[in-house]
Amino acid sequence: METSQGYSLFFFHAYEKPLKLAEALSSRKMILFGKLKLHLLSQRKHLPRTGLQNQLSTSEAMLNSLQDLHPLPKIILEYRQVHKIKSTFVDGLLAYMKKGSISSTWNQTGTVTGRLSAKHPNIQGISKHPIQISKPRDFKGKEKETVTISPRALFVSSEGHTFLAADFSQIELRILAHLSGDPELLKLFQESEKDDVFSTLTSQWKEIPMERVTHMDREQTKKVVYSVVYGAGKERLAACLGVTVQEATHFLERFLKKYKKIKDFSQTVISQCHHAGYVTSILGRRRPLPRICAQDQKLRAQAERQAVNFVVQGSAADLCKLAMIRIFAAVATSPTLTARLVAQIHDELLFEVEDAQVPEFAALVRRMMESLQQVQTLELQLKVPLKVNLTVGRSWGHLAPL
DNA sequence: CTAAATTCC
DNA sequence: ACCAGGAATTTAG
Repeated sequence: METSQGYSLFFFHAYEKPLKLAEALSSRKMILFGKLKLHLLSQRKHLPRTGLQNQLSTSEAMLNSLQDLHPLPKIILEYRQVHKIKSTFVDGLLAYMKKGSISSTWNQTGTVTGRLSAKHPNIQGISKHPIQISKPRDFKGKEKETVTISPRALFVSSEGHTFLAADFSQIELRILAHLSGDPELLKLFQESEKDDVFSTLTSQWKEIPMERVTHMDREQTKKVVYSVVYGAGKERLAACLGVTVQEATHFLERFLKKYKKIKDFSQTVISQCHHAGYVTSILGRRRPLPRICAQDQKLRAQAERQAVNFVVQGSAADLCKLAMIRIFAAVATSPTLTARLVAQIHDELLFEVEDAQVPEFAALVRRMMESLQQVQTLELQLKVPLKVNLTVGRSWGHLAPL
């Protein structure tokens, strides 16, 4: 059939009866590559393809490259964005709602790193930032109407209660500073404890004053730092920064030169993993990585990145879980406090607490979380302080610093 | 770069 | 009508 044009026979074999042509053409690939043959019109030599079946891809990059040829690719991209948002944040949440509230299922043992995960719904994946969607412009109207959805603002505390969120700031970076002992990184946390670290880093290597650092700059820095730490290549970094591969390479060298011991730390973790076959988090949890010995270069490189990632991300997960159970214990034994944990989003704990108890509870949470810098019984003694951010509000989407 | 869940095809 | 795997979306460092 159409195999010569590069798409699979899946749609035909998946059904007992052959599909009618009209049904078959409802597939985007059928339209894009079958009917319109846009891939043949494209100037590019190597079009994006999927992994195993080597089909032509309908990825974002592909559709972008095709959008000058036909209006359809852009429409597909818009449709994807809008539909995803409606189905997960509107229809999806409504489907899980029981008596005006929803309750996720939490899996405490489901991830390789030791983080928690949630499903039905995945409350950890609910968009943080409001999403703007432009309505299809009607032919008469001149104003482009937009509707904004802020999914987290849908969650409101019950009467007489407020949400209190407590999160560790830059927990993984602090753990990395501790484990690597990198002097520059340690300095960043030990002396400038008042400032925001990612803003400081942004102003340092973009060579702009602190007050000119925008939220976008800060978010980009955050992404870049973690990418680089966990072993991103120059191509990935270039794409992330929106610069050329040369510039990205230069940036990478400069970063690893300034924070020299990060590389040493990675190498140590990798060689330990190679000898033992596993890596260990700060509280002694293990992750086996048998592929660290693989002959295949790609598989081995992946295992090496996973090893480094686990030691840091897994250690952060250890501390977050420890914070959680210690706060549980403190609340359980308190004669007065009645706060309850509503959600856990990795390094953030979200509580619901009686309005009158907010100050007392906030103090308790801060004390519990910061005290994890040293825990004698676990022989834990971090070289960096742990910083805790507290925010409060009636709506999850509009929490303000305490 | 590393972790996840969800939705659609 | 369902399954399976993949791609793309979001989240978190």
